[in-house]
Amino acid sequence: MTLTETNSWTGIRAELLRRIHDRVWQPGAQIPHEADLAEEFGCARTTVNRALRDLADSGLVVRKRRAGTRVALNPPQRATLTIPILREEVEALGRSYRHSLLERDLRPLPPMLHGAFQVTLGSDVLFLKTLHFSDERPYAYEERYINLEAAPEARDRSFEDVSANEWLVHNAPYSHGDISFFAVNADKTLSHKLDTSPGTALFAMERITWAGGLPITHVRLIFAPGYRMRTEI
Amino acid sequence: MTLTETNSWTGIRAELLRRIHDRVWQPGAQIPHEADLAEEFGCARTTVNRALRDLADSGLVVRKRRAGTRVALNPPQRATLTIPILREEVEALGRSYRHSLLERDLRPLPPMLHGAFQVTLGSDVLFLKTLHFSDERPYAYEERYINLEAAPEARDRSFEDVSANEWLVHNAPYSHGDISFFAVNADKTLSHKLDTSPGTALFAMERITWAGGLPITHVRLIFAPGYRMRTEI
DNA sequence: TAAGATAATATGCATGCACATATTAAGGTG
DNA sequence: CACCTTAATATGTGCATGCATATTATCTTA
Repeated sequence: MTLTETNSWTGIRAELLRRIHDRVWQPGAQIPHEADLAEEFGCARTTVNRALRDLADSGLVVRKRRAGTRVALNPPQRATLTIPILREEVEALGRSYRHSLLERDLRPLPPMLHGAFQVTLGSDVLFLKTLHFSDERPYAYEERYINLEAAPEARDRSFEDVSANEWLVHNAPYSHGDISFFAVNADKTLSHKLDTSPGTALFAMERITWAGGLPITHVRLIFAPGYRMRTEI
Repeated sequence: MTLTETNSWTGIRAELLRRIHDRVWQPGAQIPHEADLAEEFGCARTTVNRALRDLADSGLVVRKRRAGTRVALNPPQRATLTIPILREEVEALGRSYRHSLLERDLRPLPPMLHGAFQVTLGSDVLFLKTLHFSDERPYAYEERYINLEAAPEARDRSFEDVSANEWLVHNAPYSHGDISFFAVNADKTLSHKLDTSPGTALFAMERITWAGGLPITHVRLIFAPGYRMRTEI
């Protein structure tokens, strides 16, 4: 019956996937127990478990301890997107990368960030404006706040040679973060920086990262016109 | 030394994570072999393997067979984003959902999609325009092409009661797809549909899904102003 | 010395077993 | 009948072991 004779967990996963796609097991329906599947495929329960765990990770089945495994009713469309360092993103396209530091100073955290990005009251944060280039054409504009309590060495860095983007990835690893994506209209200064006309719709990303409970950095990236963030599912 | 005495794989993962974050193991450095770690933690190699595999999945370490495991040099910022059915996204916000089918007809595939979305030459595809509402305010505008060879039952569906979005998720499961996100300026008709002014920057998403080699649907979603797509890392 | 065969090694995976844990079903009691 | 206790059960996890596989190091050999 089964053509994929492989007893590997990937082979079993493939067969389970096929049954889900071909509606052998309807959405919402319960599928056989690990033990039964193990017997059917002639393998150990561990191996079936691995396959089912993987399907559960990707959201295709839902597992509950005593209740068993069932095909997900609304397979959530889950996409993993990789957000590389800008330099690598540009160079991966075969273009040359360069960045230019437009501004760098210490200042109090702006009130609009007080909620999401809580630093010690009264302490200054490092503020940076950077323009990233791809083949000498503007690629993205960045505004960043760095919490000096989380990354004190940043105070002595100029960020002219290595971008803050890259330096932080290597020197202030984060434990978790929030990212959001949205669209903005270019205002006059922004359109000038990104070499476009005012009003142009631009793709933007905002990100806050923490190390434990300590906020590290808040960054807003606005990409030049035509930018697309892609991924596969 | 170690405070997390747990021998669970998650406990071990936590300790490994701590060592990476605290720079006990520098980026690029090789970390001890599974066998050594197993001995140190007093557990089976399988358990260490599980922890390391998980770290490798999230991109924090790089593993190669004979070469060993090393801390990733450029921990790629990987984010998993969940793209729910629009109705569920709206209802999760405590709002009421409604959609309105603006247009529905059979037509040849437009030339600009011939490359990415290859259907049998000369055959028609189902084209739909839908407006999605949240609490009676426009939420997103959708343009969709459905390949009737992949989902023949779609020909007989009106998509007035259940949106194509939802119907396809339940009736034409896909195996893989491409997604991209970008920003567009509202034109006159779009701004009218989304109750905004022309030129407004809008967040947009384009998605193609396949079942095996057969394309199922191509959809372009344009969200009302202010939309943010969020995720955590 | 350079190229190719061979051995060594770290991770990858499968197995059989045991026990933990969450959840549901069944049973008992007032 | 409602409520609580207890048992049953499917998944979750850990362990010891063995073999598979990719990759690197080493040893031949021309």
